[in-house]
Amino acid sequence: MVNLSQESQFIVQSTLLSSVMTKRVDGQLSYHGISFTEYLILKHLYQSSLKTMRRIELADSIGITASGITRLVAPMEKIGLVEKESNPRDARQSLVKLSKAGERMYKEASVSVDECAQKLLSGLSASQLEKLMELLCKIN
Amino acid sequence: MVNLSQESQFIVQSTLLSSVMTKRVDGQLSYHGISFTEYLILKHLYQSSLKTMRRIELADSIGITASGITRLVAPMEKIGLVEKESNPRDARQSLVKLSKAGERMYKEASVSVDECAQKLLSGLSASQLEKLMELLCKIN
DNA sequence: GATATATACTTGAGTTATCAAGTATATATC
DNA sequence: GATATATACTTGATAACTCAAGTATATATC
Repeated sequence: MVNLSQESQFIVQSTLLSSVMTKRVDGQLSYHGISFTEYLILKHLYQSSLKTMRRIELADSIGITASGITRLVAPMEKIGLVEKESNPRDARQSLVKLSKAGERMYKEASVSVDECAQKLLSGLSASQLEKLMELLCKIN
Repeated sequence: MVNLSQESQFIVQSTLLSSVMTKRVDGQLSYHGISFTEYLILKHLYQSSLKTMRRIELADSIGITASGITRLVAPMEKIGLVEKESNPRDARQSLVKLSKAGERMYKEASVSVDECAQKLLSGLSASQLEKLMELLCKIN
């Protein structure tokens, strides 16, 4: 017999849960023409001070590699959701800036994400959700 | 200003968390020569009544498609972690059975997963973890 | 008992990431 | 101020999925 620790069970469970949730949200976002990952990019840009971030920062904030960002952001530039900017102080950097269209898209998409999230988490009360978030934040 | 609901924030946060966790576990499991997804296959087979499951069942339990299972299980068969069986009652089915080697692998890998999970969740007390699992199970 | 429909896969093509290696620029050291 | 090293990417090859379509078998209906 193998007895998995509570910790292992949490990892297995939360992995499955997050896979289910992102698939559902992804499905909703497809009506807007973006993926969940692209939504996350828009979100982090929107929340950043100048609506502008470095590619590495962006990569870390959504948990992918710099390489992933390059390939993800290219089509977003092409359809005008973000714009490329350079940093005069550091020629290595290639900044990503949220465009007006990108901001509009973020706001519209957020409505769908919210709606979808409400449904997915309808099994929890407001206080339970708050407790859950609190515990989640304690993990590293 | 966009004010995301607590629900949306949970989805974003838990997605990032689970991506971090699975990457860490995946890294540990690579020493055993398997991926986290392969580990999940072994786990579900081990926990099933006859250490045998249908491919569709397996797919659902780990949150991937039937197609994904086909491609995932093939190399596991090749290295002898699982065996192919047929169901005399239904010729469409192709059952997946955990082999002795697969069971051994599962037990060894579980030690690593547990170790890794402990570290990842060291920020939580036992009772906090219990509460967290309880809330997680309420979702869906 | 033929026909329609549903189920259980498999396969080809495409997507989205990864890693390793390469390029360009910045910084630190002697 | 040349040299080594670190940082910020980009690119080619690869991995791990997905979806849509195909095949084979089972079940339900008339």
